[in-house]
Amino acid sequence: MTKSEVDHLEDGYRWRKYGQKAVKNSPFPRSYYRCTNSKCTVKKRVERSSEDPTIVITTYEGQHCHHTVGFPRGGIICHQATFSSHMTPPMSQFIYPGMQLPRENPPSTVVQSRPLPVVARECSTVSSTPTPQLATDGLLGDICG
DNA sequence: CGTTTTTGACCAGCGC
DNA sequence: GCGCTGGTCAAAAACG
Repeated sequence: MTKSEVDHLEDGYRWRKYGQKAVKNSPFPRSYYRCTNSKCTVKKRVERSSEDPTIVITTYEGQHCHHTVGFPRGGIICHQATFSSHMTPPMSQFIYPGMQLPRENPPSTVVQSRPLPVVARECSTVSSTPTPQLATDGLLGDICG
């Protein structure tokens, strides 16, 4: 879950919108994105919260078979397919540190020259990989550590 | 000209 | 079987 006023969040990957539908749960339309990478068929569902219009619920489906697309930090993001399984109501706790929301700020200062690596801190238990900690320790150790 | 966004239509699963 | 909802495809438009 991320807090932002824009649907197109810069998480280090290149996404291409392929659909948009209006859901009942939220008065806002839900957007469907897909990774533009060669064979990487990771999908992303961007839905806006019904309570806080400034919060967008980004649900990742699948895992990237590649790293970020030339990210300044060159970090890897650990996405879980079951990310929303343990989603809790108090969403404010999931706001990434440093990611401030330009609510009333003028558009001129909204430029986020510091994309701040949106590294998921849930890089611990992946039902697919036996020992994700060890397998990605080399990479995660640089950003998570 | 190529890539991406926008938008309507189609299809599948579920409940009645 | 029909209607509703959710997910995806495809054509056209916009932009560099």
